[in-house]
Amino acid sequence: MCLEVFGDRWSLLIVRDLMVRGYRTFKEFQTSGEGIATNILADRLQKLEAAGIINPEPEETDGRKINYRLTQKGIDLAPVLLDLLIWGARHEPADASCSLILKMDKNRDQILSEVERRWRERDSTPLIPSFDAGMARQLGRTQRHK
Amino acid sequence: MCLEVFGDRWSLLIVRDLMVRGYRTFKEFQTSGEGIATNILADRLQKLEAAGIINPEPEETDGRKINYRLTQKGIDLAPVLLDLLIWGARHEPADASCSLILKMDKNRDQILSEVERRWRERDSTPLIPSFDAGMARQLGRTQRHK
DNA sequence: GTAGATAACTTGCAAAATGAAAGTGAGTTT
DNA sequence: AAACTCACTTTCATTTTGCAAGTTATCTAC
Repeated sequence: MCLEVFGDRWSLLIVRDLMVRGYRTFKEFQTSGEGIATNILADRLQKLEAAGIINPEPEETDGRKINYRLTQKGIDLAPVLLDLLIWGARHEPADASCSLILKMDKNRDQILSEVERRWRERDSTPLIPSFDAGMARQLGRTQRHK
Repeated sequence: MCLEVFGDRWSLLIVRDLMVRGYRTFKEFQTSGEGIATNILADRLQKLEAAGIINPEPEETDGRKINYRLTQKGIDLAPVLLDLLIWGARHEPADASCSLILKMDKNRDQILSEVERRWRERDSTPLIPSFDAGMARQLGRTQRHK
C-alpha cells in the first residue's frame, strides 16, 4: 500500500531535504554529503514524480536548472517526517539538534503549519536554523510566559 | 540518521504488522501474503532487534515458537505509522478502509493511546477490525453527540 | 518411542538493484 | 568560440534480493 514509494534508502531523504532544508536542484542533492549516486538520484526523482510527490519546474532565469518542488501530496508527508524526526531524536542519542527537535514535539501543529506556509510561499531557507535562531525564544515564551 | 533502519522495503511493514495486526511469530509474517522471503525476514528481524525496536521472547507453552514483540522504542513509532496510514488513505485511492482511516485523523491521540494500551496489555487482536466494529459508533457519538 | 508435522531459520544460486566513475548534450558565462 | 555548469546516461563491478531447497530443534499422534 502506501509504504511502496518509500521502500528504499533515498526517497524519504530527498523529500526531507526538499521540505526542511531548502534543496531544489539535482546538484544540491548530489552534493548534499549523503553520497547518493547520480544515476540513483535521477531514478528516484523520476519515481517520486511518477508518484505525484514532486514536480519538476524549469527555472526561467537559467535554462539548465530544474527546480524540484513538493506537490500537495508531497507536503502532506510533513507529519510523517516530523514524527520520524522526533522519534529519532528521542531514541538515537547521536544528533546535536536533539533537544531542539524534542521541543518540537510540544509544538507539532505550529511547526506543521510553518512548514506548509514555507511551502506555499516558496520560502527556501532551511527550516532548522530558522528555528534554532528564533524558535527557542518563542518556544520559551509560549511555554512559561514569564 | 534515523531513516537508516527503514531504508528498505520490509522493516516498516514488519513493525506495522506487529503493531496493528496481531502478528507475533516468524510463520505469521512469512504467510502474511506480502510475500517476504524467509532469508530476508530472518535478516530484518535480526536487524530490528539490533536496532532495539523488537525483542524476541520464546514462548513457554511451545519451545519452537518465538514471539517477537515491539520494545518501547518500537511502539513509539506508532505516530509515524499512523500518519503514514492517514497520508496513504488520503492520497492513494486504492484501499477499502480508506474512509475509516481518514476518520482516525480526528482521533489521533485517542488511537495512539489505544495502540499503546494494547501493547502494554499484550492484546494481540488486530486493531483495524476492532475499530471497524466499535469505533464507527464511537466516532459518531463523540463528533456530533446527538 | 518413533514417524511425521511444524517452527525458525540457513544455504545456494540466479536476478535485480546499487554505487562509482566516466561520458553526453543542452544551456551559460567569459 | 572555449570553457564551464547542470542534469542526466552509460558502463560495469559489487551488493542485495528473491526463490527453492535444505537443516535443526521441538512438538504431536499413534
